[in-house]
Amino acid sequence: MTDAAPSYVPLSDHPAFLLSQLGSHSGYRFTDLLAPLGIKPSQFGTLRMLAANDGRTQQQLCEALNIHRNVMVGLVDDLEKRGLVERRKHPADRRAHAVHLLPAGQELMARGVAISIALDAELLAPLGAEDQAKLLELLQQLSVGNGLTPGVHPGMTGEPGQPKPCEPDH
Amino acid sequence: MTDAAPSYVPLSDHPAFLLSQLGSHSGYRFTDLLAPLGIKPSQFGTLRMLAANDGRTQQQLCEALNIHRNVMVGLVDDLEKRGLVERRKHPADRRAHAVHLLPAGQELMARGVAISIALDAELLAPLGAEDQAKLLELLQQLSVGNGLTPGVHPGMTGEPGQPKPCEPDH
DNA sequence: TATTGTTATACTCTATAACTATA
DNA sequence: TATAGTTATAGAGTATAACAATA
Repeated sequence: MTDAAPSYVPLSDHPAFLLSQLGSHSGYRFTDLLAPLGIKPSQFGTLRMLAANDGRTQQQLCEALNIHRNVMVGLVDDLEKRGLVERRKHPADRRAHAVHLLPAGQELMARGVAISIALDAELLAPLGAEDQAKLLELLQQLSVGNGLTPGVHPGMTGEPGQPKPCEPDH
Repeated sequence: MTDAAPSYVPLSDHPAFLLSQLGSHSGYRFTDLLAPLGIKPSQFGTLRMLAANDGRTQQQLCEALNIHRNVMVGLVDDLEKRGLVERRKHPADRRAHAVHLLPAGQELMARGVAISIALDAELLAPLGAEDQAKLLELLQQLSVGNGLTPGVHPGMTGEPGQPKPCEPDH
Protein backbone atom coordinates (compact mmCIF):
# COMPACT_ATOMS: atom_id res chain seq x y z
CA MET A 1 0.00 0.00 0.00
CA THR A 2 2.99 2.26 0.28
CA ASP A 3 4.30 1.27 -3.09
CA ALA A 4 5.23 3.50 -5.96
CA ALA A 5 1.80 3.17 -7.52
CA PRO A 6 -0.91 3.19 -4.86
CA SER A 7 -4.56 2.81 -5.71
CA TYR A 8 -5.07 5.82 -7.93
CA VAL A 9 -8.78 5.86 -7.81
CA PRO A 10 -10.11 9.24 -9.01
CA LEU A 11 -11.35 11.41 -6.20
CA SER A 12 -14.80 11.21 -7.70
CA ASP A 13 -14.82 7.53 -6.78
CA HIS A 14 -14.15 8.21 -3.10
CA PRO A 15 -17.40 8.41 -1.11
CA ALA A 16 -15.64 10.43 1.59
CA PHE A 17 -14.55 13.01 -0.95
CA LEU A 18 -17.93 13.14 -2.63
CA LEU A 19 -19.65 13.69 0.70
CA SER A 20 -17.25 16.48 1.54
CA GLN A 21 -17.56 18.04 -1.90
CA LEU A 22 -21.35 17.91 -1.94
CA GLY A 23 -21.61 18.93 1.70
CA SER A 24 -19.44 21.94 1.09
CA HIS A 25 -21.51 22.86 -1.95
CA SER A 26 -24.70 22.48 0.03
CA GLY A 27 -23.37 24.75 2.74
CA TYR A 28 -22.28 27.41 0.28
CA ARG A 29 -25.60 27.31 -1.49
CA PHE A 30 -27.52 27.62 1.73
CA THR A 31 -25.38 30.53 2.85
CA ASP A 32 -25.93 32.24 -0.49
CA LEU A 33 -29.68 31.70 -0.54
CA LEU A 34 -29.91 32.99 3.01
CA ALA A 35 -27.77 36.08 2.36
CA PRO A 36 -30.58 38.19 0.84
CA LEU A 37 -32.44 37.71 4.12
CA GLY A 38 -29.49 39.25 5.93
CA ILE A 39 -28.78 36.28 8.17
CA LYS A 40 -26.17 33.57 8.39
CA PRO A 41 -26.96 29.87 8.74
CA SER A 42 -26.10 29.94 12.43
CA GLN A 43 -28.58 32.78 12.95
CA PHE A 44 -31.24 30.95 11.03
CA GLY A 45 -30.61 27.96 13.24
CA THR A 46 -31.12 30.15 16.28
CA LEU A 47 -34.39 31.54 14.95
CA ARG A 48 -35.57 28.06 14.07
CA MET A 49 -34.74 26.79 17.51
CA LEU A 50 -36.67 29.63 19.11
CA ALA A 51 -39.65 29.00 16.87
CA ALA A 52 -39.82 25.48 18.23
CA ASN A 53 -39.30 26.58 21.81
CA ASP A 54 -39.45 30.28 22.54
CA GLY A 55 -37.78 31.97 25.47
CA ARG A 56 -34.76 29.72 25.71
CA THR A 57 -31.66 31.02 27.39
CA GLN A 58 -28.56 31.67 25.34
CA GLN A 59 -26.91 28.78 27.08
CA GLN A 60 -29.68 26.42 26.04
CA LEU A 61 -29.41 27.64 22.47
CA CYS A 62 -25.67 27.03 22.58
CA GLU A 63 -26.15 23.45 23.68
CA ALA A 64 -28.84 22.72 21.10
CA LEU A 65 -26.86 24.22 18.22
CA ASN A 66 -23.37 23.30 19.35
CA ILE A 67 -22.26 26.92 19.29
CA HIS A 68 -19.89 28.41 21.85
CA ARG A 69 -21.50 30.86 24.25
CA ASN A 70 -19.02 33.58 23.40
CA VAL A 71 -20.17 33.38 19.80
CA MET A 72 -23.84 33.23 20.69
CA VAL A 73 -23.56 36.68 22.26
CA GLY A 74 -22.70 38.21 18.89
CA LEU A 75 -25.34 36.21 17.03
CA VAL A 76 -28.10 37.33 19.39
CA ASP A 77 -26.72 40.89 19.36
CA ASP A 78 -27.19 41.03 15.59
CA LEU A 79 -30.61 39.44 15.67
CA GLU A 80 -31.71 41.84 18.37
CA LYS A 81 -30.41 44.90 16.50
CA ARG A 82 -32.47 43.83 13.50
CA GLY A 83 -35.59 43.44 15.59
CA LEU A 84 -35.83 39.70 15.03
CA VAL A 85 -35.46 38.60 18.63
CA GLU A 86 -35.53 40.20 22.04
CA ARG A 87 -33.68 39.52 25.30
CA ARG A 88 -36.00 39.48 28.28
CA LYS A 89 -35.52 38.73 31.96
CA HIS A 90 -35.55 35.07 32.70
CA PRO A 91 -38.41 34.32 35.12
CA ALA A 92 -36.45 31.87 37.23
CA ASP A 93 -32.77 32.69 36.83
CA ARG A 94 -31.65 36.30 37.10
CA ARG A 95 -28.29 35.50 35.50
CA ALA A 96 -29.87 34.28 32.30
CA HIS A 97 -31.57 36.02 29.40
CA ALA A 98 -34.69 34.56 27.90
CA VAL A 99 -34.45 35.03 24.14
CA HIS A 100 -37.80 35.59 22.49
CA LEU A 101 -38.74 35.51 18.83
CA LEU A 102 -40.36 38.71 17.54
CA PRO A 103 -42.91 38.76 14.69
CA ALA A 104 -40.27 39.86 12.17
CA GLY A 105 -38.08 37.00 13.31
CA GLN A 106 -40.90 34.54 12.97
CA GLU A 107 -41.53 35.68 9.43
CA LEU A 108 -37.87 35.59 8.46
CA MET A 109 -37.51 32.13 9.93
CA ALA A 110 -40.43 30.89 7.85
CA ARG A 111 -38.78 32.27 4.73
CA GLY A 112 -35.60 30.43 5.71
CA VAL A 113 -37.51 27.19 6.09
CA ALA A 114 -38.91 27.65 2.61
CA ILE A 115 -35.39 28.22 1.32
CA SER A 116 -34.08 25.06 2.92
CA ILE A 117 -36.88 23.07 1.33
CA ALA A 118 -36.15 24.63 -2.05
CA LEU A 119 -32.49 23.77 -1.65
CA ASP A 120 -33.35 20.14 -0.97
CA ALA A 121 -35.21 20.07 -4.27
CA GLU A 122 -32.41 21.83 -6.11
CA LEU A 123 -29.72 19.46 -4.91
CA LEU A 124 -31.75 16.31 -5.52
CA ALA A 125 -33.04 17.42 -8.90
CA PRO A 126 -30.65 15.17 -10.85
CA LEU A 127 -32.28 12.11 -9.24
CA GLY A 128 -35.59 10.38 -9.89
CA ALA A 129 -38.20 10.22 -7.14
CA GLU A 130 -37.26 6.72 -6.12
CA ASP A 131 -33.56 7.47 -5.93
CA GLN A 132 -34.25 10.64 -3.97
CA ALA A 133 -36.02 8.63 -1.31
CA LYS A 134 -33.30 6.01 -1.30
CA LEU A 135 -30.58 8.64 -0.91
CA LEU A 136 -32.34 10.26 2.02
CA GLU A 137 -32.57 6.90 3.71
CA LEU A 138 -28.90 6.11 3.13
CA LEU A 139 -27.74 9.51 4.34
CA GLN A 140 -29.76 9.15 7.52
CA GLN A 141 -28.22 5.74 8.14
CA LEU A 142 -24.75 7.19 7.64
CA SER A 143 -25.43 10.11 9.95
CA VAL A 144 -26.66 7.91 12.77
CA GLY A 145 -24.16 5.15 12.10
CA ASN A 146 -21.26 7.57 12.31
CA GLY A 147 -22.36 8.87 15.66
CA LEU A 148 -23.51 12.29 14.49
CA THR A 149 -26.12 14.01 16.62
CA PRO A 150 -29.36 14.37 14.63
CA GLY A 151 -29.87 17.95 13.51
CA VAL A 152 -26.58 19.21 14.90
CA HIS A 153 -23.97 20.46 12.48
CA PRO A 154 -20.34 19.59 13.29
CA GLY A 155 -19.11 22.74 11.54
CA MET A 156 -20.37 24.96 14.28
CA THR A 157 -18.15 26.68 16.74
CA GLY A 158 -18.76 24.37 19.64
CA GLU A 159 -16.29 23.59 22.38
CA PRO A 160 -12.70 22.94 21.32
CA GLY A 161 -12.96 19.86 19.14
CA GLN A 162 -11.64 19.64 15.62
CA PRO A 163 -9.42 21.79 13.42
CA LYS A 164 -10.71 23.01 10.07
CA PRO A 165 -12.57 21.10 7.39
CA CYS A 166 -11.46 21.83 3.85
CA GLU A 167 -10.39 18.50 2.37
CA PRO A 168 -9.15 20.10 -0.85
CA ASP A 169 -8.85 17.09 -2.98
CA HIS A 170 -7.78 14.10 -0.93
CA MET B 1 -45.57 28.90 3.10
CA THR B 2 -44.99 31.93 5.27
CA ASP B 3 -47.61 30.93 7.71
CA ALA B 4 -47.30 30.61 11.44
CA ALA B 5 -46.54 26.92 11.24
CA PRO B 6 -44.30 26.15 8.25
CA SER B 7 -43.18 22.66 7.39
CA TYR B 8 -41.32 21.75 10.54
CA VAL B 9 -39.54 18.78 9.15
CA PRO B 10 -36.64 17.78 11.42
CA LEU B 11 -33.26 18.78 10.01
CA SER B 12 -32.39 15.11 9.81
CA ASP B 13 -35.03 14.79 7.09
CA HIS B 14 -33.45 17.48 4.91
CA PRO B 15 -31.07 15.97 2.35
CA ALA B 16 -29.27 19.31 2.04
CA PHE B 17 -28.60 19.37 5.76
CA LEU B 18 -27.56 15.74 5.88
CA LEU B 19 -25.11 16.28 3.04
CA SER B 20 -23.64 19.29 4.80
CA GLN B 21 -23.48 17.50 8.13
CA LEU B 22 -21.86 14.38 6.72
CA GLY B 23 -19.59 16.36 4.43
CA SER B 24 -18.37 18.44 7.30
CA HIS B 25 -17.78 15.32 9.35
CA SER B 26 -15.89 13.72 6.48
CA GLY B 27 -13.69 16.78 6.15
CA TYR B 28 -12.92 16.88 9.86
CA ARG B 29 -12.11 13.20 9.94
CA PHE B 30 -9.82 13.47 6.96
CA THR B 31 -8.03 16.45 8.49
CA ASP B 32 -7.61 14.55 11.75
CA LEU B 33 -6.34 11.37 10.12
CA LEU B 34 -3.88 13.39 8.07
CA ALA B 35 -2.62 15.43 11.02
CA PRO B 36 -0.16 12.78 12.29
CA LEU B 37 1.51 12.97 8.88
CA GLY B 38 2.04 16.67 9.43
CA ILE B 39 0.13 17.82 6.37
CA LYS B 40 -3.20 19.48 5.68
CA PRO B 41 -5.70 18.22 3.11
CA SER B 42 -4.71 20.95 0.67
CA GLN B 43 -1.09 19.86 0.92
CA PHE B 44 -2.03 16.25 0.41
CA GLY B 45 -3.94 17.33 -2.66
CA THR B 46 -0.83 19.05 -3.94
CA LEU B 47 1.31 15.97 -3.38
CA ARG B 48 -1.28 13.78 -5.03
CA MET B 49 -1.44 16.05 -8.03
CA LEU B 50 2.33 16.00 -8.39
CA ALA B 51 2.39 12.22 -8.13
CA ALA B 52 0.11 12.07 -11.13
CA ASN B 53 2.05 14.69 -13.05
CA ASP B 54 5.38 15.75 -11.63
CA GLY B 55 7.04 19.08 -12.30
CA ARG B 56 3.92 21.16 -12.63
CA THR B 57 4.14 24.88 -12.05
CA GLN B 58 2.50 26.39 -9.01
CA GLN B 59 0.02 28.05 -11.32
CA GLN B 60 -0.99 24.72 -12.82
CA LEU B 61 -1.42 23.27 -9.35
CA CYS B 62 -3.61 26.22 -8.42
CA GLU B 63 -5.89 25.66 -11.38
CA ALA B 64 -6.16 21.92 -10.80
CA LEU B 65 -6.90 22.27 -7.10
CA ASN B 66 -8.84 25.51 -7.15
CA ILE B 67 -6.46 27.17 -4.75
CA HIS B 68 -5.42 30.81 -4.98
CA ARG B 69 -1.81 31.35 -6.05
CA ASN B 70 -1.07 33.47 -2.99
CA VAL B 71 -2.02 30.53 -0.81
CA MET B 72 -0.12 28.02 -2.92
CA VAL B 73 3.12 29.84 -2.12
CA GLY B 74 2.74 29.01 1.56
CA LEU B 75 1.68 25.44 0.92
CA VAL B 76 4.71 24.74 -1.26
CA ASP B 77 6.95 26.60 1.20
CA ASP B 78 5.92 24.20 3.93
CA LEU B 79 6.23 21.12 1.77
CA GLU B 80 9.67 22.22 0.64
CA LYS B 81 10.88 22.90 4.19
CA ARG B 82 9.87 19.39 5.13
CA GLY B 83 11.74 17.90 2.20
CA LEU B 84 8.63 16.60 0.50
CA VAL B 85 8.86 18.63 -2.70
CA GLU B 86 11.44 20.78 -4.42
CA ARG B 87 11.21 23.91 -6.54
CA ARG B 88 13.34 23.67 -9.68
CA LYS B 89 13.86 25.90 -12.68
CA HIS B 90 11.18 25.51 -15.26
CA PRO B 91 12.78 24.36 -18.51
CA ALA B 92 10.69 26.59 -20.75
CA ASP B 93 9.52 29.54 -18.63
CA ARG B 94 12.01 31.34 -16.44
CA ARG B 95 9.23 33.01 -14.45
CA ALA B 96 7.78 29.72 -13.33
CA HIS B 97 8.89 27.11 -10.82
CA ALA B 98 8.59 23.44 -11.61
CA VAL B 99 7.50 21.70 -8.43
CA HIS B 100 8.90 18.20 -8.08
CA LEU B 101 7.96 15.42 -5.71
CA LEU B 102 10.82 14.08 -3.59
CA PRO B 103 11.00 10.48 -2.33
CA ALA B 104 9.76 11.48 1.13
CA GLY B 105 6.83 13.27 -0.50
CA GLN B 106 6.01 10.26 -2.62
CA GLU B 107 5.95 8.08 0.46
CA LEU B 108 3.84 10.48 2.47
CA MET B 109 1.41 10.83 -0.39
CA ALA B 110 0.99 7.08 -0.56
CA ARG B 111 0.21 7.00 3.14
CA GLY B 112 -2.38 9.71 2.56
CA VAL B 113 -3.99 7.68 -0.18
CA ALA B 114 -4.24 4.74 2.19
CA ILE B 115 -5.86 7.01 4.75
CA SER B 116 -8.45 8.26 2.30
CA ILE B 117 -9.34 4.68 1.42
CA ALA B 118 -9.64 3.78 5.08
CA LEU B 119 -11.88 6.78 5.64
CA ASP B 120 -14.19 5.65 2.85
CA ALA B 121 -14.58 2.34 4.62
CA GLU B 122 -15.11 3.99 7.99
CA LEU B 123 -17.83 6.30 6.77
CA LEU B 124 -19.67 3.65 4.77
CA ALA B 125 -19.39 1.00 7.47
CA PRO B 126 -23.03 1.40 8.58
CA LEU B 127 -24.19 0.28 5.13
CA GLY B 128 -24.28 -3.13 3.48
CA ALA B 129 -22.21 -3.78 0.36
CA GLU B 130 -25.12 -3.23 -1.97
CA ASP B 131 -26.15 0.05 -0.36
CA GLN B 132 -22.56 1.23 -0.38
CA ALA B 133 -22.41 0.82 -4.13
CA LYS B 134 -25.77 2.46 -4.56
CA LEU B 135 -24.76 5.44 -2.44
CA LEU B 136 -21.57 5.97 -4.43
CA GLU B 137 -23.58 5.96 -7.61
CA LEU B 138 -26.12 8.45 -6.27
CA LEU B 139 -23.46 10.80 -4.92
CA GLN B 140 -21.67 10.80 -8.25
CA GLN B 141 -24.90 11.66 -10.02
CA LEU B 142 -25.51 14.51 -7.60
CA SER B 143 -21.99 15.84 -8.01
CA VAL B 144 -22.19 15.90 -11.78
CA GLY B 145 -25.81 16.98 -11.88
CA ASN B 146 -25.12 19.96 -9.66
CA GLY B 147 -22.35 21.18 -11.88
CA LEU B 148 -19.46 20.35 -9.57
CA THR B 149 -16.09 19.78 -11.18
CA PRO B 150 -15.03 16.15 -10.65
CA GLY B 151 -12.30 15.89 -8.04
CA VAL B 152 -12.30 19.59 -7.21
CA HIS B 153 -13.35 20.67 -3.76
CA PRO B 154 -15.43 23.85 -3.49
CA GLY B 155 -14.07 24.56 -0.03
CA MET B 156 -10.70 25.55 -1.36
CA THR B 157 -9.48 29.06 -1.46
CA GLY B 158 -10.00 29.67 -5.13
CA GLU B 159 -10.74 33.01 -6.74
CA PRO B 160 -13.30 35.23 -4.97
CA GLY B 161 -16.44 33.17 -5.17
CA GLN B 162 -18.54 32.24 -2.19
CA PRO B 163 -18.68 33.33 1.44
CA LYS B 164 -18.27 30.75 4.17
CA PRO B 165 -19.87 27.33 4.49
CA CYS B 166 -21.05 26.43 7.96
CA GLU B 167 -24.77 25.77 7.63
CA PRO B 168 -25.21 25.33 11.38
CA ASP B 169 -28.57 23.81 11.44
CA HIS B 170 -30.74 25.17 8.63
C1' DT C 1 -17.72 26.73 43.97
C1' DA C 2 -20.26 26.64 39.54
C1' DT C 3 -22.85 28.93 35.90
C1' DT C 4 -24.67 32.84 32.64
C1' DG C 5 -23.52 36.26 29.91
C1' DT C 6 -19.98 39.30 28.41
C1' DT C 7 -15.58 41.23 26.81
C1' DA C 8 -10.78 41.14 25.28
C1' DT C 9 -6.98 38.89 23.13
C1' DA C 10 -4.51 36.11 20.05
C1' DC C 11 -4.35 33.07 16.21
C1' DT C 12 -5.72 31.27 11.93
C1' DC C 13 -7.87 31.87 7.27
C1' DT C 14 -9.05 34.30 3.70
C1' DA C 15 -9.23 38.42 0.35
C1' DT C 16 -7.09 42.19 -1.93
C1' DA C 17 -3.74 44.61 -3.69
C1' DA C 18 0.75 45.47 -5.18
C1' DC C 19 5.42 44.36 -6.42
C1' DT C 20 9.44 41.65 -9.39
C1' DA C 21 10.93 39.20 -13.05
C1' DT C 22 9.92 37.51 -16.83
C1' DA C 23 6.96 36.61 -21.25
C1' DT D 1 0.36 44.27 -21.78
C1' DA D 2 -0.06 39.89 -19.45
C1' DT D 3 1.61 36.18 -16.47
C1' DA D 4 4.28 33.47 -12.43
C1' DG D 5 5.57 33.95 -8.13
C1' DT D 6 5.89 36.59 -4.03
C1' DT D 7 4.80 39.70 -0.17
C1' DA D 8 2.00 42.68 2.83
C1' DT D 9 -2.28 44.06 4.77
C1' DA D 10 -6.86 43.95 6.30
C1' DG D 11 -10.76 41.40 7.41
C1' DA D 12 -13.45 37.23 9.01
C1' DG D 13 -13.68 33.32 12.15
C1' DT D 14 -12.37 30.85 16.03
C1' DA D 15 -10.20 29.75 20.62
C1' DT D 16 -8.79 31.09 25.21
C1' DA D 17 -9.02 33.36 29.13
C1' DA D 18 -10.92 36.36 32.30
C1' DC D 19 -14.52 39.19 34.47
C1' DA D 20 -19.22 40.57 36.95
C1' DA D 21 -23.50 38.98 38.48
C1' DT D 22 -25.93 35.32 40.26
C1' DA D 23 -26.86 30.49 41.64
